[in-house]
Amino acid sequence: MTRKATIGDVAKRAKVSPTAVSRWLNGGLELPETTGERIRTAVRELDYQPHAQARRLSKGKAEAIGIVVPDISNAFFALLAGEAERVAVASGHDVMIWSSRNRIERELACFDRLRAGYIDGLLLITNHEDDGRLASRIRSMPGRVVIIDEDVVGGDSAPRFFVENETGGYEATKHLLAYGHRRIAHIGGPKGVMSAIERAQGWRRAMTEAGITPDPSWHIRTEYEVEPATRDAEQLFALDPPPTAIFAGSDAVALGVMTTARRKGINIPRDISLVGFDGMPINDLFGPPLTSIAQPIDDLGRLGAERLIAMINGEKFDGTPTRLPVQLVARGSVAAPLKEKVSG
Amino acid sequence: MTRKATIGDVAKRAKVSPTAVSRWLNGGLELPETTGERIRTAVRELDYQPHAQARRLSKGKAEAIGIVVPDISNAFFALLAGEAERVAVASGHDVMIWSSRNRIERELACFDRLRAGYIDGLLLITNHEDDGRLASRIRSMPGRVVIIDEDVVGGDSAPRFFVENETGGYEATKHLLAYGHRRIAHIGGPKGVMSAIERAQGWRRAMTEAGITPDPSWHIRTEYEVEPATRDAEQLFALDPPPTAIFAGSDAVALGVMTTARRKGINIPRDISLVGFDGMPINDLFGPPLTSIAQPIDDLGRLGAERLIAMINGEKFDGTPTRLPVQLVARGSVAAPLKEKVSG
DNA sequence: ACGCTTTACTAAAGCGCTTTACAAAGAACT
DNA sequence: AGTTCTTTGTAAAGCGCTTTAGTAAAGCGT
Repeated sequence: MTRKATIGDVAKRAKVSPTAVSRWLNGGLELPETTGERIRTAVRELDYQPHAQARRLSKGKAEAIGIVVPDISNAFFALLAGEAERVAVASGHDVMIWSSRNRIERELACFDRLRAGYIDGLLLITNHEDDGRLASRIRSMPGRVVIIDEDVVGGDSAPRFFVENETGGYEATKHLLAYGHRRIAHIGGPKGVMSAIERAQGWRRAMTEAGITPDPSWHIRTEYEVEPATRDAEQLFALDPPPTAIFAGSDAVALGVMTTARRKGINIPRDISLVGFDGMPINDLFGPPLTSIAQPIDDLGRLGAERLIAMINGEKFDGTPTRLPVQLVARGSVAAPLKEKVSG
Repeated sequence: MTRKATIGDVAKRAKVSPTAVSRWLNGGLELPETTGERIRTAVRELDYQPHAQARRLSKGKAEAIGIVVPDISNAFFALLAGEAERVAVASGHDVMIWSSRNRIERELACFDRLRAGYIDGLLLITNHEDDGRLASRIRSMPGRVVIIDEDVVGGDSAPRFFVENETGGYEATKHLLAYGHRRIAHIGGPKGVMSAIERAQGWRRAMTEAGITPDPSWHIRTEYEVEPATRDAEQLFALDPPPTAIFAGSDAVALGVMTTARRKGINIPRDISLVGFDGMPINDLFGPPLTSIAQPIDDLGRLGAERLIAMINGEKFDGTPTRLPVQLVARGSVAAPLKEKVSG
């Protein structure tokens, strides 16, 4: 196994000093064409590639950022991370994507990597309740963290980008009310998670305005994931009387509802109407296509990454959160409720 | 901005040498409890975290691997990468995930990072035709690259894990034939891509065995993506007579077909039957649920990552490819063809 | 012929860690 | 009492690069 060529090897071959090679390669030194050509040839012949760790150690910069998502195999996060990655790569940064699987230890490990200089900045997407450790890490790394899609209590030293969750919940519920639904349940995100709280508030406000007091059993808090939502849907279907419509706190939750409905032979939207939240492009292909509150996913990813990189480059920002608008995308999962059998 | 604590600061505070700190932290030195306690305290008080680049430079190892996928926002690759990541993280490696967007330059850039020592190994997923550059890089980095889900011509110095593509294509087509279809089209992957070639061979073999000579217009080569497939489906629907069934080379392609069908009011499976390839869990939720050839996605990701890490740790392997079995998962997108109107 | 500027570089330090080689002090053995 | 072994460390080199400070030589004006 031949040793990899170092800058010294190149220098020797080009008959100059390593300094010259380094400075010339990095554009900090003008050299006459003959010398430049010698270096160029040496680099090519030795197939020289600067050693990444050495370069980064020396420069004191990692030229990389990290993106933490709850689960990269969730399409929503994959889309978000994909857009952020595109922006970061375009500005010359390497990107590490980590799945936290909602374990706070895994998230904290990413902060360790930030402190270790392994990355210059962190784009954080988290959707579980923080016990305070996350907030404290965020405060301890000013100018290095951007939070997107969610808020973290006490994380207000970092820029945050998220959407009009309350409005989204309100619009989703209004949409269902407009079709004549009254018993509208909500399967939302976990306790202590800002987006979940706000979306539920929107739902509650729309219900109240319509003169309906939601039964406590109509509000279920769950993970924003498919699997747990299938069980929550079962629980709702078992109610007597069951709800005629469900506002799901995420498209993944809506998928869980659809799975259970299909399994039980419950037809959407004939037997029950469904509205999701996220607005994934793929919603169009489900049976039926899923009506949903669309988040500007690309904008979230792009703005977050841009802000992070600007901060890494020394720009200062305060922690004012940016709220992006949401939009109802009506597809095929909502219909008028079945006429109730008039009892007795 | 206070400077970050270095190993020297810890050493000073604990009244020992940096050597002692380093060796004690890394388990290479037994120390009496009193000294150990002093170091432990110093580390805690200074919130010390070893500098990643320095450590890696010094050790000559990156303790990280890279995963290259065509597009991380494609659910199939996200699943594959997610599983591989899980394995790599469990063995103490950092993971970088890159989207190549099928640009060979982006893939080559990942090889540069490998040569630069930024990562110790590369898990490569590529699904476009190689012009030879990929194969040459693979050869130049023996024991550092594992290829999964696909084959690369000339990449036979690296371990490869992929599936029984020919059998998959054959089974998919047999399934459609069994329902009585005769005009079965195939929208497959791009020219020069091994999996596409093999899946098409399976399709052709099943057709031939059934005594059918596929019309050239029934075979379309495309990207394994949704968007281009929508146009290919249009092309097939415009044929006279149109095919009564389509074998799609990937689930993404099948999604493209479904999109176009929905747009044109063509009902699946009544008007046309459809079989995909990949077996994504989400297929169950489409309208109709998509029949597909399931790949063992988790196994591909896991085996690939395990093999790569074993090689990084010095184990030797030859380039014998490993073929994993596929399985037809029948859902709801296949039915018997409509009775043909008898002309005249 | 002398100083001054420009060109074309180089020497050496330093980034923060690990590792190899070695040493002082005390314990145990002869 | 002298020797050896064990314990408890340390000094210094080195990983491969960048950067700061500086210099030798050539060109130029007078």
